[in-house]
Amino acid sequence: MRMTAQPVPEPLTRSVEDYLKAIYRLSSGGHPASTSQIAQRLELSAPSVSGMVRRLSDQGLLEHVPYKGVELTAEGRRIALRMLRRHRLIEAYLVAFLDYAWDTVHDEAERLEHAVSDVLVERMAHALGHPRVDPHGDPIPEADGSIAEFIHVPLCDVAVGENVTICRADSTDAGRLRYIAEAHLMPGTPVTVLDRQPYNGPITLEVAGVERIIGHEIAALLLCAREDQ
Amino acid sequence: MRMTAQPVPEPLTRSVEDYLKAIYRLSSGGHPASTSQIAQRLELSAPSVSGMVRRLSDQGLLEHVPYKGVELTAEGRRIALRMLRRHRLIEAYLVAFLDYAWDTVHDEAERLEHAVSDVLVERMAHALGHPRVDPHGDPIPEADGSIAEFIHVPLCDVAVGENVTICRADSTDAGRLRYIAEAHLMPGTPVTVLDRQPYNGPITLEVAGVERIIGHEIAALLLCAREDQ
DNA sequence: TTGTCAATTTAGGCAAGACTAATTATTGTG
DNA sequence: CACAATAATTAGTCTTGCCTAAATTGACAA
Repeated sequence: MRMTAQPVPEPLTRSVEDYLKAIYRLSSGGHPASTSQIAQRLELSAPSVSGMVRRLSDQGLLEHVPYKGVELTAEGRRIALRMLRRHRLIEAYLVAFLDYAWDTVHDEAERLEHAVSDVLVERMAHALGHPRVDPHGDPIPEADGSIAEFIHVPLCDVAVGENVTICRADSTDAGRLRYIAEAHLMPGTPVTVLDRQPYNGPITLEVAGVERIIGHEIAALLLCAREDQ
Repeated sequence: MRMTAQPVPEPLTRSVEDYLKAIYRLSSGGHPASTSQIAQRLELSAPSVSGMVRRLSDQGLLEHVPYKGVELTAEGRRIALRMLRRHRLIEAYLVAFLDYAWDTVHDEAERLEHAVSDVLVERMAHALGHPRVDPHGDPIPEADGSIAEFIHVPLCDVAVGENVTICRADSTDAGRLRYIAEAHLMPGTPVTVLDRQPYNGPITLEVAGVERIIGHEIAALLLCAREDQ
């Protein structure tokens, strides 16, 4: 007389964890994740994704509407958030204690997140003083599965004249992150938008009293909070 | 016009790393490792080991004489020592910085050793001040592949009346390690053998002024150095 | 020398997870 | 409405790494 999903805490493979994480991120915008989106993000072929989606669906970790897309079940989301917590805490730990730079932690965390135990993750969280965000400003899910939803505006959408604080750099690309750091645009930095050119044109900022011009692509990665809350 | 082994630094799987590590430890006593020994240590069936041995032999990581045993090649040994270095440094790091007890680090290290990068390992080594031994007293191979060979005597072989210092606890079993810790017989402890019963009988020690009796099995795990060098 | 037993290897299979090629749905457009 | 383009799925294969069952080898004792 079981209900829907069987409570089988089978050992998850690295692949399964990666799929769930990718689907969580892709479907966090409300829309279900498509096969090709998942394939692109994980750098796999579409048929590989189709196959895995069936297996995960059979295990009750996601719901699949053929030709439409996939969404995580509660159990799938729980696992995805656990991986996200691990990933972000590992990044924070490596930066804080092992001298990693914010543009190099991603790859290391990507491998470690599959290998650490819950005990180790919580020890790292404790050593860090239970931070709420990682070095890129991404919120760290709590151990209970809740996650803070900050309301941020991409810097490319901030009106001319507004004062905002950069809170988050939404990229895992080392080159872009290094560029952002060198431009002194890391999370925590207050900036004023002085000018915005149309058609995805450059944006002129005042950062720490200095004028600086950046492109639309980078500005879209910098998520900001308005000064006046 | 290549010589013997092709220099293929293919990505090693977790399994391969585990096999090489197991074979290194089994054959470190001079004798080649047998199929059944490897199978027992890795908790696999003998045919599985036969199959993997052939694959590793094809890759030039070990030499196999059918029905006789296996020995690592220079390349296989290099990889095994790299894994051993990782494992022992991770153990040392977890104990020193993340509040792990010496009886619980093994399993965590067993997973992490396959996931850490060389950079991370060296950062941990640096944070630890480049220790020569791990929390169990096992020597940590250097990054160049050399490993210290300490001359130790099992406590069960120490003559009555001798003063020795316990240097190493040769077990990965949490229960035994906890017992050893509770008996105050951790590495670094000086002890005097007061009595030895024959036929693998109990051994009476003086530890920090207190008399203590332990069994032969535990005494065999405690590797000691003689006081007089 | 031969028989027996244990250790080992071979034979044959299975599951996960990837791929390419071929097929089927969906969707947007004329 | 029909048709082409695109997206997704099915079909079939491959590799890794494990398994059990069956054959083989080696070693030791009678």
